[in-house]
Amino acid sequence: MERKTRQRQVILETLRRESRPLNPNEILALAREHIPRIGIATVYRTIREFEKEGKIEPVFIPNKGTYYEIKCAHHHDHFHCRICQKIYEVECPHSAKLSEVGNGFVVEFHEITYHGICPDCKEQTGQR
Amino acid sequence: MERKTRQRQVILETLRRESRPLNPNEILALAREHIPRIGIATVYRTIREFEKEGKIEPVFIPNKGTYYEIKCAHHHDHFHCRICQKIYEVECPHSAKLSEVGNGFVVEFHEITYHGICPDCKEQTGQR
DNA sequence: CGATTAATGATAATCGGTTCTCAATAGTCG
DNA sequence: CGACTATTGAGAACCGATTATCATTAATCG
Repeated sequence: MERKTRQRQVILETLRRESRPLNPNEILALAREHIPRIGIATVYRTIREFEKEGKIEPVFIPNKGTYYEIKCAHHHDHFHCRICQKIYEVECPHSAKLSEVGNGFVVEFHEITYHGICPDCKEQTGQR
Repeated sequence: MERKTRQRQVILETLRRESRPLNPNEILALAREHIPRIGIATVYRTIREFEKEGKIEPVFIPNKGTYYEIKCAHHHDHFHCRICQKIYEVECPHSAKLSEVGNGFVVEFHEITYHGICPDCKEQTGQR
């Protein structure tokens, strides 16, 4: 039967605290701040479990791989910062309009990924 | 100096004829209809070359990998059919509106991937 | 507190995708 | 037509991501 381990607690806390999609390596690095000897296998195992339990869900970023975020009710899109490489959640202002592309295609859902510079990096690099 | 080989001709023809993004395995399979002994290494080599020459460009589909299409001037989006797994080009009706997400994020470009059923599969499966 | 056994950490194995190696093939040009 | 050499095909090698293995650790419960 399922046990409440420090590793699982820390991984879930990390995903909650960051409130942005994290990939397995990011989760590992952040979790190691609290459990230095945690291994990548535990991260993957815990991800699989949380996903099965419906606690988290995958986010597929084009050309970047799979990230995971706390399961969330409302539809939103994602933003990839080309400086720090972090993924952020952003609001989707067009969900209603994006259910049609015409020409006989049946749209069931869509994903939008924005690319650019995040607020933190904009400030730090002086770019605007 | 650069040589005009049958392999290169067939690969470019294939991408032109299909007029949808193809991944290396799809290119290989279609090219083999004309050159049965063509190998996957040649496909990858030719892709790299065509990309360098600006003839084709990559399309990154979330959770599906990298596809390639003939370089095209106007912005468009992509559609992934969950039945036949093909990727199609579709028009982007919102390009102007999608340059802003607010909150200090600087959007440089975006990608939209639609998922659903393509016209061919809709007809064949009787789904509507 | 123990005993039980689920979970972990380290590492090997696997997997798809892509690149490299090298002998054989085939464009190109004189 | 040759000679030259870029290109090819086949398979090995490589790569990052993910999973499996297994001895050790630690959560749970009587």
